[in-house]
Amino acid sequence: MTVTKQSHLFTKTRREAPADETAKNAQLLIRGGFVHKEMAGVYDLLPLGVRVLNKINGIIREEMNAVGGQEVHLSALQNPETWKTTNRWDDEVVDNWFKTELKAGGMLGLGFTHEEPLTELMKNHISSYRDLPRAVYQIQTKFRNELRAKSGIMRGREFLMKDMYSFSSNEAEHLAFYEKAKEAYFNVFRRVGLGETTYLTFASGGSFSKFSHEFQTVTEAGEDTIYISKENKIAINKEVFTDEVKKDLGLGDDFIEAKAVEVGNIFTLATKFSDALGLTYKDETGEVKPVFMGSYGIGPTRLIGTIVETLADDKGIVWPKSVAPYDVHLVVIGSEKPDVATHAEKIAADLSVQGFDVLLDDRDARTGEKLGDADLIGIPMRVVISEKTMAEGKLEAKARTADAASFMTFDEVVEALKS
RNA sequence: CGGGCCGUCGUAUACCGGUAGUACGUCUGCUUUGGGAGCAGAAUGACCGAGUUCGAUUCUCGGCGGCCCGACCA
Repeated sequence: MTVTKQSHLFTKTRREAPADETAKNAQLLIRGGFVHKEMAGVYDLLPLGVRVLNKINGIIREEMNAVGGQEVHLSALQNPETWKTTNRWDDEVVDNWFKTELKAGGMLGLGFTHEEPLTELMKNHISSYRDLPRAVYQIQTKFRNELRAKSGIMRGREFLMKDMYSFSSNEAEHLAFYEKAKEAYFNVFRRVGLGETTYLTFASGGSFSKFSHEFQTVTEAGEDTIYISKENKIAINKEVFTDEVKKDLGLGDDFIEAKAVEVGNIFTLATKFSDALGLTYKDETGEVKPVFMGSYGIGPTRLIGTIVETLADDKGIVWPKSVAPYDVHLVVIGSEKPDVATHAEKIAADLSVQGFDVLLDDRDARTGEKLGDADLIGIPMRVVISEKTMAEGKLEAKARTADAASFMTFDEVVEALKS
C-alpha cells in the first residue's frame, strides 16, 4: 500500500476553526485539511477528504454490487424536455433546480436526482420480462438550489449522492429486491461505523406506498426528529408520528425522541416514472406492462459529515478503520536526526509491505504540534518513532481512542492493525 | 422565502470623519525538539458601489456575502 509523507502533503492543519463555520463537522474537516469551503453549501474535497470519500464509496459499491447493482455515471446536465414529461421542470413544482442557459439557445438543468433520465435511458434496454429485474446505480454530483445551506457539509448545494434505481416486473419482484436493498443499506451504515446509531425510520411514502424508509443517524446536528421505539430498534419520523402509524407498525407507546440526520432513503416509485415516460415490457403472454420501480439514495459526503459529528471527541476527528484516510499515522519525533528519520522510513516501508496505508509525519515540527495534528486528523492508530522508542527497540503505539500509548514490537503493531 | 445577527490581515479584536494598531496564527533565518518553544525579521486587512464631506474604514442608502432560527428538504 502507500506511504504519504506529511511534509509532502500540500494541505496544512489549522489551529483555529474558521469563524464562519459553527458546524462541528465542517470545523474539524477544515482544520484537519479534509475539505475547503468554497462558499456557503459548497465544499471542495482535499487529498485527505478524497481518501475518506473513496473508502466510503468503495464500501457502497461493494454493497450495491452485492445486490446486483450495475454502476453507471449519468450526466449532471439535464434536458428540460425529459423533465417536462413528468411535470418536474417547472419551478412552481420543483423549487430547487439550478437552471442555466445554453449559448446555442434553450435551457439546461443541473440534476438534483435522476429518475427521469435513467428511466428514459432504460427504455433502450428493457423490453421483455426477461430483461427484469435490474438495478442501476451511480455515485454522482447532485445540485440542489437550497434556500438555506447549513450544517457544514451535511446539507450543501452541491453534494455527492449514490442513487440506485430498481426496475422490476411487478410489485412482488420489486419488494423482494427492496428488502435486499434495505439489508445492503444496513451493511453500509454498519461498515462505515454508524451501525449503532442508525435507525430504520418510517417516513411518508409518497403516492404509491404507505411508507418510505429512511436511515436516520442520531446526532444533535441532524435536521430531523425521529421517535425510536424501545421495543425493536426502529423509528418513526416526526412527520408521520401518529397513533394510526404506531398502530400500523404494531408499536406501543414507548419511544425516545431524538434528533437525527437522514443518511439514506429508500422508497417505492411503483410505475410513476415508467408510466409517464413509457418504460414498459412484455410479459410472458405478450401483454405490455409498465416497469415497477424503486429508488435508493445515500449521500457519501453527508456520511463523512455524519461520521465526524457522531464519533469526534474534543481533540478531533475519530475515523473508523473502514473509512480512515490511512491505516496508521507514523509520527516521527526527532525527525531532524538522520538515524531516526531513516528508521522511520524503514518502518513506514515495512508497514506498507504489510498492506497498510501510512501517513508519515516527517515534518520538522514540535512534538505537541505533531501529536495534536494526529489527534485532529483522527487516523485510528498512531505509532510514534523517536530516539526513545529506538532505544527500547520497539514502537510506541496508541489507538486514537485509547488513553495511553504502549510499547510494541513491529509484529505486535501489525497484529493490532489487523484486528 | 419570512425573521434575526453580522461583514476591519487567516483568527480574535482595537481605534478613528484625517488611509489602521495589537495578539495569536502564517512566512524566512538561527537556536530548539516527547503535547503547539525562544530570538530576530517579514508578509497579509477596511466586501462592493453610490451618496454626504475638503476628506469615508468610520455617517447614509443600495447591492453582495456569511452565520443562526423558522419554512423547505422528491
